[in-house]
Amino acid sequence: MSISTVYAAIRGRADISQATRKLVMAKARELGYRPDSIARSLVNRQTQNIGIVVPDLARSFFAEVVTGVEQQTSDAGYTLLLCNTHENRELEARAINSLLSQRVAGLLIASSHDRGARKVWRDLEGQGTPFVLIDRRFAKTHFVGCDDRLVGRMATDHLLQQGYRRIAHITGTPNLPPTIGRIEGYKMSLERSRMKVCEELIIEAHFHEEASAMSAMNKLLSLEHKPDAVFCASDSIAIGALQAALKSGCTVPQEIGIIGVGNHRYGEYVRVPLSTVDQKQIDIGEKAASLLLDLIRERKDSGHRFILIEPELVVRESSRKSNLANSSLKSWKTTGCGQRRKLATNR
Amino acid sequence: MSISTVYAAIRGRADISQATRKLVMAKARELGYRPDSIARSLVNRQTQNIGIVVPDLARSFFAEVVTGVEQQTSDAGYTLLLCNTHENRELEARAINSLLSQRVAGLLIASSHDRGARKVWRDLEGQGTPFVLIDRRFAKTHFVGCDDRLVGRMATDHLLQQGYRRIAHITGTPNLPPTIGRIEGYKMSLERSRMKVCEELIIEAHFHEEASAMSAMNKLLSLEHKPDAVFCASDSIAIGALQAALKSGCTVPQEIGIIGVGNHRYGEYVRVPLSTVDQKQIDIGEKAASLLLDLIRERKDSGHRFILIEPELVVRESSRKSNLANSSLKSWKTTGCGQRRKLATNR
DNA sequence: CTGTTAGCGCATTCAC
DNA sequence: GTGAATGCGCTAACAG
Repeated sequence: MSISTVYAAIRGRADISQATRKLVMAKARELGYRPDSIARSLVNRQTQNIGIVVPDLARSFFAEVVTGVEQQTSDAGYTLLLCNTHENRELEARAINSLLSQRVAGLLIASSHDRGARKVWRDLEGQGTPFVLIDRRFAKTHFVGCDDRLVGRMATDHLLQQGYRRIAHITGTPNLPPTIGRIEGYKMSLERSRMKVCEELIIEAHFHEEASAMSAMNKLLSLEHKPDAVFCASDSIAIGALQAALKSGCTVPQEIGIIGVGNHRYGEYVRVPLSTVDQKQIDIGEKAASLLLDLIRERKDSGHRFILIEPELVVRESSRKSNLANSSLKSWKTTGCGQRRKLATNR
Repeated sequence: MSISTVYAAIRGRADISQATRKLVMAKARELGYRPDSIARSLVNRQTQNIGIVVPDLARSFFAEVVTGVEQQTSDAGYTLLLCNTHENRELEARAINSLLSQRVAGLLIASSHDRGARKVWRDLEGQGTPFVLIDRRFAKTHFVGCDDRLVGRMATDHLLQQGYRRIAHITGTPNLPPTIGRIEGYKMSLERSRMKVCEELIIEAHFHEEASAMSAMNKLLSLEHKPDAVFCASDSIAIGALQAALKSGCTVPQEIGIIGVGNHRYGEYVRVPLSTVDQKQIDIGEKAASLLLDLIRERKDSGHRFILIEPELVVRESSRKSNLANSSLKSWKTTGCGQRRKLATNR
């Protein structure tokens, strides 16, 4: 029997007789044969791998995004090649390069570049490997992520509706698109309510550093004219801020209202159950993966697709100043965390 | 100029003149040439990829292990191929198979098999690809993980030293090695103190399901002879137990002491700051990765290596019954969480 | 130092 | 239905 007959049988091609196929399969099993996907990829000029590049897998946000991605891609027969960039642009570039030279079928990237970056994505597009940016939005690329301006507006609107009147903002890591978007949303919300934006109430911190949030909060509390609420750009920041507020003797939510972003799994268990805006990270992962799979299959260039996931307000203790909370909330959907439940039951 | 000269220049072989090399490099850059690692792998019969198989990346424990692994492997020029098994043995087997047929240089596996499993690992060994099991320990394999019996002993000893006298245990997911090890440690500790082990005080839950822990705790609280402390097999479980205890009106740590395992990043921020046993997940990842890299390089078969990471007791409010806490703790090291700091400063 | 040759395991094409 | 031939991009071994 010739070599090509064997391969044909194994790949299940139609023009092979049942008899030969059975024979081949039996022999293959007996010999412990395993098709070599490397060799196959060399011929096909493409692997069944998808590269995913994130700043820090230890952050639950990205861990959950990756979980969502993995679910979709593994169902479609792809495996994930994972790179951690530690929020470092140079490592990011190296990772992308390495993934390209491994001939991944596509790329998912949560980039650490400043919002302005353009050339990187233009160049990458020239490489011909489809890619989708996630979480951190840039112009003229495929993108899946949360609508950060909306996040900022929802959080700030909520605090206003609760009756807070001097609302501060502790931002995320400077210059990142989500940070900028949330600041914009925060300002928009205030302006719509005809409140003035006060720059001294906007303080920088880092997304995943509770300590940075604590010192930001301490600065706010030492202000002559203290805020009565704080919109924090992440749950980590909110937890840091909460900690600092309590330590300095403030009551939450009475003297200071706090709301975060990300709906961290343990947000409801912290000292004061944390209000938050859920970004639906699992959804982000799933949608990003299926968009990428479409791009891989269809190779259509029908313009850049921008998929914005609707965030969802989750109100708990930390921002519940008024008891009117429930009635005044109708403008935003406020349900549980359906995404996690979905993930759990999916398998 | 011949093809092989070009390759030699690009790979930086010594026997190429500077002139040619420069020429080649210039041309390569101009043409946007990128070496094809697929083709290289086909010749070398091995990729620069390492497969990592985990039950659930959304659990911070595994996310942190993977982070530790990634750090080591990417420094050594390897990329991670990540598979999520959802604690499902069949998916695990498929993942391992797929990784082998991709010719990974090595495998890191946190297996969902019951403790008894043997054949799987014998068979895998026959494949010739080096692999290291992580977190979940099995006989006759390379292994890196926490010493779970020690974890159980440390937690239980600590509760005893605090003066708790009727100590319950909410276990992890049944039949998994860490679950079994921690139960054993718990029993050992009680026996050494000449307390009797009471089976009605041992209740099953799942590592990552707060809800399962809540109902376990409720069962314990409805016992005629209630426990005065609970050793929980994970921080998620501890948080669920804590929640249930508080809801039923118990005070923690006065009426019920609680300790978990895993030193979750937010454990210190929950309603009652959570005592825990740190498993050093980042260390586990790093050590496992470097052991695997050794195996890949040396291919020595000098017996199975068993690396047990020393857990570390972290005492916070939830188990601090006596004020003698600090003095009576000398038997176990109790410091901060150095591993996370290390990770942060590594880059 | 540089060029030639053979072959890694598979898929495709075209004979038979 | 089946078999033989060719090449994917690279490396290794050797010849010049």
